Amino acid sequence: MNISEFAVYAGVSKSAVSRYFNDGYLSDDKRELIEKAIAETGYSPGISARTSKNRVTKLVGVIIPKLSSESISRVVEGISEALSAEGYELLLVNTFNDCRKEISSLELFRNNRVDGVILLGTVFTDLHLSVLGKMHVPVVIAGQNVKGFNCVCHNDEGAAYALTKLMLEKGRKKPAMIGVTKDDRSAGLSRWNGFRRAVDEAGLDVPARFMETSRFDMDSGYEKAKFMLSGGHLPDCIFCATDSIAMGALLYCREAGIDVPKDMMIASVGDSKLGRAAFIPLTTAHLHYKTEGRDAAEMLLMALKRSDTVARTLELDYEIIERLSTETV
Amino acid sequence: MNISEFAVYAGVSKSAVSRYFNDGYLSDDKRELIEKAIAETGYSPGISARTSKNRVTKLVGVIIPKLSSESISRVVEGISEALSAEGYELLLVNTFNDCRKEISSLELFRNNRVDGVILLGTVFTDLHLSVLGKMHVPVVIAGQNVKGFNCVCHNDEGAAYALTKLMLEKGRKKPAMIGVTKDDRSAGLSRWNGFRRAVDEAGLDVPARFMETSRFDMDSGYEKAKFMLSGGHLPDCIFCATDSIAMGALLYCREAGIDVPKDMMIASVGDSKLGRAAFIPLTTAHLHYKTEGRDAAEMLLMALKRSDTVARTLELDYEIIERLSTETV
DNA sequence: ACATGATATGAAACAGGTATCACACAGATG
DNA sequence: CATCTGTGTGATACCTGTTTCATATCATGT
Repeated sequence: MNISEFAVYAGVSKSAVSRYFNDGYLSDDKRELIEKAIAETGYSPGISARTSKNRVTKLVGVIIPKLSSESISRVVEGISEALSAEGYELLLVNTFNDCRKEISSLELFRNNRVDGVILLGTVFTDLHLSVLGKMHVPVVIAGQNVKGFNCVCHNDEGAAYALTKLMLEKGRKKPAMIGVTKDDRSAGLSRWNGFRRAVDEAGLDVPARFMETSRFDMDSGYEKAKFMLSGGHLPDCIFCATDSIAMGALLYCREAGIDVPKDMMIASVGDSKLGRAAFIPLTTAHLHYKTEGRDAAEMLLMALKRSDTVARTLELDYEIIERLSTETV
Repeated sequence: MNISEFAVYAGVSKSAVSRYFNDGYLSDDKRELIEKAIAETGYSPGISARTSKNRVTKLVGVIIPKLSSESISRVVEGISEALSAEGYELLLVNTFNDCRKEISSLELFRNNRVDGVILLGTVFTDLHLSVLGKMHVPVVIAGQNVKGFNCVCHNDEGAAYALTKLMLEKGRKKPAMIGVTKDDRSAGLSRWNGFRRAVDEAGLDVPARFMETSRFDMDSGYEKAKFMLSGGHLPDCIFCATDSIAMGALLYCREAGIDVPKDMMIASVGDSKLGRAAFIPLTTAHLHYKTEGRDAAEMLLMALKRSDTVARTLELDYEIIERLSTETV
């Protein structure tokens, strides 16, 4: 049933029906007629046609690298919360860590389809920046700090610094790190930098074999730890870029009979359920993922309301949570 | 830039441009002209206008109770995979466990906006059934078996039965269960039934205080375990409806100095990362969540292609994974 | 009584696409 | 040669709402 048929059914004009749904001048008797007809037929206007005229979809595109990640789920949960409060829905695109899909989704969103985009990116190439620059709808980047664009990000460098320093202040002298690719500016580069700063300030030296680059999963963390810890000369503490990696390292230590925290302290960023429930609970930096999502959504909604196009960067602070994995025994 | 402006720019007719994007007859030189113009301008047709004529949105509405759940993430991951292979996008609605939002989302989807709906429901009231019956687009229910509708679900009863039986066959005589509300037919009712069947077959009796109803989170599982295990008379094994609940129970046992598995076996459904990496790895039933999502999406896509409206039910089998938490020492 | 402004109304234009239509033109067929 | 068939083409109608426009009504202030 379309608006014309419905208007005939209700005994009013097309215009009156449209005004009913769009808050125009409308007399009470017409309003009643329409309400009665809606109750009987269940009519509601199709969104697609409405959009073609007024260009508002009430849809926000959200691009994520994967869904099966605790941190990403929490970010999306936050986004969802803030958006639904304003009557927006969420068009989710999962790129499965495929950069090309990221680009093609942005291009899909560039024209119509959504009112705005939130991008949970990991790697930012020149192609990304070029496509982002050509967007016709507002974009907010979550989890990464990319100059010139709206961003909501964490103090990754600070968190890594604080965790490393925490272990060094407990007397550890041989720090190691298992990080992720530096192409990821936040989880990769920034956390390396934080680790490096703490180590440098303490005047310590880190041999190359005490710095491994892992993937994001637990299994990869396990492998890298195994590689690092199977030589003769061992570190006495490891900073891991993510909780999953730390869990892998922890599992290897259990297998290899290395006592955590006595012989090997472990700390990592993320505060996942996993790290909390582990057999040796992990010291971690809690990043406010849900808040990140909520703030990113709010920043986007503001950008939709405002007319200025000033790029804003919002940095969220972390919280250090000390647990058994760095306790002095 | 709209299709008319673009057509002028490219030096072809509006019709030619439309045909280019919709596989109509088109000569190679016109095709070239259009491709050249696209490369220069980045034009792509707006979806909203297209939709108003041919009523295809290439969008599937996905309604979920929450996002911060490993199992749900995996289901959505599967949905996302299958849909994107067919060029569909995913419109995600998070209901935050609010039934009314579930209903209102269904109503939102009833008319236009999406081509089909996948509902990850928990509780099904009469109102649900009534609204579902009035949908004008195909619907698939994932994770629950609701008669008369397309469903993809698990053998919850069987999984619960198998896990309970496994513990009883190892000589346990005092089984307990921490379940969830029976309003949830799958995770609730069916798993209670499976537990009950195994217990009945073994000719055992379960006192009322050995049956607790928990929420879905770890903290609630912890509380219920504490309540159940703080009396004098203890069970010797607990079947938990979900891994999170089991983790809570496990954490309480550690605190209370109860030896798992020697004095207390624990088993649960879900096969989460948490249960795998726990200090006492959990025996669990692996449910194929990702497959569930993929199959639900495929069932929906079939329903979109087919013209029949026969309701189909697809049940996925489980796999028992034995770990330390039920080992005989 | 009359200008004023807020409220109310249906016809028609508009949005940005797609589908239909009438027609042109080539090569194949009888 | 006439006819058919597949291909290619632009004009135009159409889809389903929203918005504008011209106009009507009514209570107020002066």
